[in-house]
Amino acid sequence: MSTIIPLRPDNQSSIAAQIHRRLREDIVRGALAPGQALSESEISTRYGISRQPVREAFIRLANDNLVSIQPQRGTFVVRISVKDVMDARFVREAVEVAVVREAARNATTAAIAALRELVECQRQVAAGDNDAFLALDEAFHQELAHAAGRRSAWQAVDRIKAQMDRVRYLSYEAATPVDRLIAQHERIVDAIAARNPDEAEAAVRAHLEEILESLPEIARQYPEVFER
Amino acid sequence: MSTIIPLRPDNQSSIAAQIHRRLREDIVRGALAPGQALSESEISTRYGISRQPVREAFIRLANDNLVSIQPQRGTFVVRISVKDVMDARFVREAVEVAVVREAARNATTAAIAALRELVECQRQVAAGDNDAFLALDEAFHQELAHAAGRRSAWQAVDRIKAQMDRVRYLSYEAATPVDRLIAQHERIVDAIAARNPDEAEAAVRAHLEEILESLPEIARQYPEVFER
DNA sequence: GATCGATGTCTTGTATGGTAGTATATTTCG
DNA sequence: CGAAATATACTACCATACAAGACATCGATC
Repeated sequence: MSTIIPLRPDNQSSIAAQIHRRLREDIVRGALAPGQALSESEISTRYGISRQPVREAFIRLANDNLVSIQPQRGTFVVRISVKDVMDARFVREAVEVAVVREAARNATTAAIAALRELVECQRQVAAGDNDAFLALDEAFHQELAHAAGRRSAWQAVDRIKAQMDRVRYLSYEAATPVDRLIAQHERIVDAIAARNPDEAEAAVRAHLEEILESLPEIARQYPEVFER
Repeated sequence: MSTIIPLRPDNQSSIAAQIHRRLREDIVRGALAPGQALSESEISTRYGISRQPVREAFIRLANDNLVSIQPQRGTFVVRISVKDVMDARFVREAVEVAVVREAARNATTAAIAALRELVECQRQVAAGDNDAFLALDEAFHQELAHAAGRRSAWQAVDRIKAQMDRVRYLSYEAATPVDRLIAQHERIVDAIAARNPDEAEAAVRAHLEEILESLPEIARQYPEVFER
């Protein structure tokens, strides 16, 4: 019934890395449902590769708390934990507040221009392409860390951010409207450009607060996707 | 010349998990020197196991940025990057400040008692056993997160904390004296017990600031251990 | 009919062989 | 003698085979 799905020929990165990226995307976007069992052998045959790279991809996914490997039993897409999402937001807020405060002090005019450019791009794709917007959103927050001279600090946030992204992908409707998010991004940039750390902090807190305002509603709407 | 070093019989966790823990410890403590090449086959023969579990351990170590896997070339213990350590401290400070502020508001009396107990233990081992103290230090900071109801938030910090710990293990002499650290711990607990978030924040910032005060000195002292 | 047990079939964990790529030492040629 | 070509000894990567635990199904026994 199912045919072999080929991986794009990519001699640059290993098969394990490619399958890892692929699975991670599928989990975050919800194509692989929480609670679903993943099988090394099933996925390996589906992509026409051996079990080994799949196994290595599982290990990395387990490190990011996206799957749970249960020895001799199976590997499962972890259900979303409301508490974990809120904790992820807590960590992200703490780090990102510190980041924008530094950015407000240290950001170069070039970095600020880059941020404005990203916001402008977000406006142009705002229409319907949610995937493109989320990619730009990711780029925006990464650029914030770059502007603060804390590029590597973003890596720590990026890991836990996946848990928040999963919620976002669950429901476009319940999420904050895109134009509203863009306005919040602009407020952050304005505060940085004005060299006002307090205002930048307030803007970030407001931004991150709103992102998860809809969490309880979504959790009620999709009970089988969440823990317990 | 070298004999086989057996792993402790531990049927609970897999060989891969055991060898991962072991190697991680050895790297953080400096038993495996930065820049040193690690070989799947060499380690596997040394511990009397196959290459497979070693390989999986390498993958997990690479995720924590403790080793660098270079395809078809080798796997190397990454040299310490001053910038990375400072960024790790930056992230840790941001998160831990947020944690103790919440702890000052929410911590139960039981949690506060547990914190005091840990500080007391630290006093008793303070004499000479540095390993024991560092374990208690780890437990203390973890308990802080627990007291704030953000246990899972500590995981994000724990990863990057390894980079800071490597520096600590480099030089006991250059590091802040243990009794001084204990006093700082006590100040944090006191602030939480007094339900004073601002004081708790100040105490944490002072604590983390001092930990890396000696970083430039150590970097000059051990140039081959650091990047570039 | 209920309960206990053997067994078949899943799963992940481990071992091992082969391959391709890289770095280095060696040889060969200009 | 110097430099390019080649042999060699590594490496990580992937595929494959086997082992061992977990679980469901079925059957025998009480």
